[in-house]
Amino acid sequence: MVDTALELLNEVGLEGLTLRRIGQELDVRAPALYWHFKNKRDLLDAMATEMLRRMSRAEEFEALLRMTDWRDALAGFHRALRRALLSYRDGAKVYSGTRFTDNSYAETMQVSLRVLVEEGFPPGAAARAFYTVYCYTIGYVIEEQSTTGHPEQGVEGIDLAERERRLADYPLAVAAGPELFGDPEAGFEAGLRAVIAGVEAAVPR
Amino acid sequence: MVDTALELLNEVGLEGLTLRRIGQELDVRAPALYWHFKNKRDLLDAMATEMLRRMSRAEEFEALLRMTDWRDALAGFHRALRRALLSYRDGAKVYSGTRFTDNSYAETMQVSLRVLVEEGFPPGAAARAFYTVYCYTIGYVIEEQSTTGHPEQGVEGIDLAERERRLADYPLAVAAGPELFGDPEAGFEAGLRAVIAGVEAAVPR
DNA sequence: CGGCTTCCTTAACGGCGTTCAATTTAACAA
DNA sequence: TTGTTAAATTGAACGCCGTTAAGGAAGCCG
Repeated sequence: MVDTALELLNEVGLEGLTLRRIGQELDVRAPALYWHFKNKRDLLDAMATEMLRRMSRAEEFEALLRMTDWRDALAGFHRALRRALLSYRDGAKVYSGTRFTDNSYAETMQVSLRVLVEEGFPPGAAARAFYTVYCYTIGYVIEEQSTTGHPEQGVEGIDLAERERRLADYPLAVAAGPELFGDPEAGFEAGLRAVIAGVEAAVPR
Repeated sequence: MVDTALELLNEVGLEGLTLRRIGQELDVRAPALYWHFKNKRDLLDAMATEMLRRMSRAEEFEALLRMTDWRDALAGFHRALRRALLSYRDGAKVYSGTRFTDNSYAETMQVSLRVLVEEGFPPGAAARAFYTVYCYTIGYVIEEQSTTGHPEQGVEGIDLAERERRLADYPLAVAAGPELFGDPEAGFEAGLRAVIAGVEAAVPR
């Protein structure tokens, strides 16, 4: 049922994800869903939890556990997180700011922090470093998904040429356009490298 | 009217911010709002635009313009952004992923990027550096606001002691608790320092 | 068989964003 | 003062939303 909801999310987006529509997909009336979930908030939380669970089951993620360099592991984790969020329409919006419905996230957190601690981070510093990259990733993907339009639903992407005309008085803002809206993958990587370099400099010795 | 909506946001939160409720505050029926806004999405976009506009009018922000060190200016900008978002209930959720309704944001962007460029950043690198810190800040405040409960509306904050009991099998996750949920201000500052140090290391020479 | 649990149904409630035609209000010209 | 016009608002309605309540069907246990 969470699976169905996640599948449906990709078709209709967060706005279109109603209990009646989910029920329809399951050949069931909307109130039946209340047997399984306290309310819609609960279902969304379960969806977020499942997103992370799936990410941590992917081979892409398993490979991280065998990495010995904490920088690679940290970068790999957040690449995987971004991929996971991007794989659902409005994925970052659904994921961010929800509360996990069980403790499965703690296992993921534990193995991610372990690499840092094994490489000399004090536990608190490891948590801080991890969380800093985590926030960057969440913020990045939220913005990324909100600038990529969904034309079939009337949401346009960003037109760089039109933007340039409109912001002609602000040349630096214009120059930022291609950098920010050009190649999202490259942009994420550039920021990710910087943030990880930053948390390295901040680790207490 | 945007002012009223922003004020109301603090009373009732994003969930409670309905057109009928806004109309009530303005002594007007809900459909009247459609004379001024195409739809609710439009109003929310205008609210986000206004949040940024207010931030860039504050003296706190004016002071940034006279800073000569780009690190101070960048840090100051994002401290101001966080303060601005925190000053509204669900501020980060309302702000993030919306599209500005006019070009007033470009002025703010322009002056923020100028400091970087004057200190030797190529325009593209300046944009990247700025955006990286920006994403961190957005992500941080979204998480911050979603973990601080609103008890009068039935949303509990995080109980660290209960969390510790629940996650007893994951000691590193437990150890992360106080670091992540303890002092949000200090946590933001620590991450901010790290991210800015990181973008400094990434600037092409 | 009868009772218990599990899962689902139908019906309904109040509230939501939005539309539309009709109407009031305000401003200005003759 | 009146008539004209544009700006702003209204009431009524529509379809859809999340959610509640009461009850029914299917399977299992004594």
